[in-house]
Amino acid sequence: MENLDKSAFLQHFAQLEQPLREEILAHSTFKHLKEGEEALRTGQYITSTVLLSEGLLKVYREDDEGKEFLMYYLEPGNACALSMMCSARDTQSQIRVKAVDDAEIILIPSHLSELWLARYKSWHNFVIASYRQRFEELLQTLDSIAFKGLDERLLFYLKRHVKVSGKQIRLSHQQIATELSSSREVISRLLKKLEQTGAITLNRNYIQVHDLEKV
Amino acid sequence: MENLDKSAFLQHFAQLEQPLREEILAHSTFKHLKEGEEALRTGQYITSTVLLSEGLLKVYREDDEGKEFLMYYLEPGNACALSMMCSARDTQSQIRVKAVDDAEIILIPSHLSELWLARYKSWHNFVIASYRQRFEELLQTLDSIAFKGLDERLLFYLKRHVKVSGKQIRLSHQQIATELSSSREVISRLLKKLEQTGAITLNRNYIQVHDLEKV
DNA sequence: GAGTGGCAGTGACTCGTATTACAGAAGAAG
DNA sequence: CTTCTTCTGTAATACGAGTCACTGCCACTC
Repeated sequence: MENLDKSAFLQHFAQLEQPLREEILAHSTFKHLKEGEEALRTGQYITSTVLLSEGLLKVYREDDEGKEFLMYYLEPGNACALSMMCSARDTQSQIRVKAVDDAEIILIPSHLSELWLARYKSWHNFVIASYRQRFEELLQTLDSIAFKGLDERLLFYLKRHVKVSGKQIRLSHQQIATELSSSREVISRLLKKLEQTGAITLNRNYIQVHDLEKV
Repeated sequence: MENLDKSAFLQHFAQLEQPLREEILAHSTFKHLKEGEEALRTGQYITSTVLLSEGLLKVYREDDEGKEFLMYYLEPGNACALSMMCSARDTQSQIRVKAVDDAEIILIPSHLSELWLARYKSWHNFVIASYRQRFEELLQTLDSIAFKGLDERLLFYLKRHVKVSGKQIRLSHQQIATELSSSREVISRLLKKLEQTGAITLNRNYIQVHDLEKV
């Protein structure tokens, strides 16, 4: 483990007790993920709790026919709540976690994270807080799918993207369509409309966001 | 508190440690909900953790225009995961919990349930398990909304209903439509189709389910 | 500079679902 | 029995979004 990783970890998980952080450093595996690499996939057994210390992960759902949709992003300091649900998941559909940018993750063996729940109050709080946060985000996603038209969902998607990685959105229309489980043509049309309002500017392979709030 | 309530509680929460159950009995409020009554509503502060010892609750989402959709049901022995997320929720849209049948709920003051997390391992496990379970169910709901057509969602809905309250579904088409955030006419048509396959029989104000699996 | 492949724009068409409008049927109330 | 209300069935229509077909555009390679 390099010192760089260590300091990123310490910085983003400052709320954890000192002895706990030492335990984590001592017993976990640090792993580097390249952009596009997969962190974990359900269906396979999950044997570790995953913490994110650097980079950006996206958590998304995929059905049997390969259609997918974005659940939420994980930023440094977050944990993958799913990896804490170590109960063997036997559902048909899949959750995937993929690195959007290069990322640095920390793998904690499940039996330890289980043990720490009782031993370290800050760990316990962290886990509970993670659940809550993810639950909330999932609900928001659910809302937007259930109640909103595609135009609003796109807006929601763009906003979220701006929040985690800035106003230059380096994605093709096709990629956006996939994450919203829609189709390129439709997204193109909606983006065009947004451009006409002046909220964004379209370019090949990236979108320049100006102001999404006023729309 | 009547003895009847007490014994229902003990029966459905047998996995909790004895001393914990005594604390619960000593410090909580038991409350009876009539069919249709509301257990809690977000937006208002949540000051208690809610356990269900008798009856059936439905947890659903409602947007600003009054459209709603069902998230999941809670059965005796379950807890309302949301009521454990005591962090003041400031989101715009609402979650509601309503009694489908007459129900018996137990209100535990938040500060106690917080305290018990550290003190009673069985409580801690219970809380974590609740989160997991609700998360899973929410994901299933999400899946069905995102990937499935209304026909499959209806099927999913009926199956879930059968599981929690038997093969006599005492609901009008309108009620079903609302919970799926669709419209009555559409549901009527789809139900008619199902009847033609022999899976169900339609009656005024209730549906007799025969076999939903073979469809 | 010609060829090639991925990306973006656009129109026509289809499909599922929502909406509107109405009519008949079953109960409830009088 | 009559009236009223609530529930259910059905047909016509409207609309959003997905699909198909095709065109033009940019960037990269040879």
